[in-house]
Amino acid sequence: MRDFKHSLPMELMRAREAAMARFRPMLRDHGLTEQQWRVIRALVDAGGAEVGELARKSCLLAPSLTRILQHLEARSLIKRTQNSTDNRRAIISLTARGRRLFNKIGPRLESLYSVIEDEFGMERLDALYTLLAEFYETLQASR
Amino acid sequence: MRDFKHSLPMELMRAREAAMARFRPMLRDHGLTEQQWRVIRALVDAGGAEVGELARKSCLLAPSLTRILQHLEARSLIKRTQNSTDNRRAIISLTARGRRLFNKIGPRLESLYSVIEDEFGMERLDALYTLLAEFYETLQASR
DNA sequence: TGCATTTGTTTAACATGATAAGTATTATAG
DNA sequence: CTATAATACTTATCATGTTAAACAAATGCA
Repeated sequence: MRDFKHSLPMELMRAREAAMARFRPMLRDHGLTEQQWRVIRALVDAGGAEVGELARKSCLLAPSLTRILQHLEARSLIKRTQNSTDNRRAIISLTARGRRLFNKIGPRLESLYSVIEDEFGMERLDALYTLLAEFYETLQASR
Repeated sequence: MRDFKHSLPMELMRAREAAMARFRPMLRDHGLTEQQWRVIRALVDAGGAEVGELARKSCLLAPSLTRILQHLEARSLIKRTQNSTDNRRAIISLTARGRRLFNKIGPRLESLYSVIEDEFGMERLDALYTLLAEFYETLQASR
């Protein structure tokens, strides 16, 4: 059998964890989990989205997102708008407070990201991005 | 700001999830989570290990591993041996039943893995492994 | 129109992730 | 020796991951 150390899911996880270990402390200082941050960032990117759309953009399962939205709503970082013709779909968007939090944290995370770029090098980082995207597409295509 | 889609932790997670989606159903058929499987596989690899060593090998946090070991012990898939000169350290090893389960599942997962190798190609897969290992090393080195 | 089906979201239940605190055992300074 | 610190796990707590089931609104169709 293939060496245990050569398990692709494990390697992907270790790499991800190594990166997240750099970002998580700052998020925690602001009372955010990495998943909550992904939601906030997706909302900035989309400027308001339905729950399902938000789940896809932030790579979260629907039940997780439901709970996260409850937390963020309790902290007045997001709001729901029942504006659609379909009453099942609510539009989620950031509050002013949510945007302020994003504006405070976003740049700091970007600078942490720049450090990684410098350490690992843009060329290899781009190569990694490309391979990861191709890998994902390959595995999705054959479903 | 960098495009939201170009978030390395997200890409790593998506790639990992795409792979795990193929393995998880079979593990579930045998009542195992992916984390429980990692522990079993690490034990096959090491042939008995202390808890801390097992945590490193299976990429699990100590509190998670504690719970997982409780589950696996309740199912008689692992056993603890208090054989060391240090009573804090217990040696964890597979039971005969645990080995049988491994022997049943292991080959099936390997064949699923082979499918991925065929679809994505060994060359690109090796390149991905190399980049992931380098990335991990780079980020660990500067700690 | 009436009703089964589908769709979008939420609940529920159990397992793990992440951090902090607790406990027992061993090592170590004085 | 003995008090103290360090080590190896375990508990505790809250948040998320994963699956299945529940729910309500919308759709399709006889």
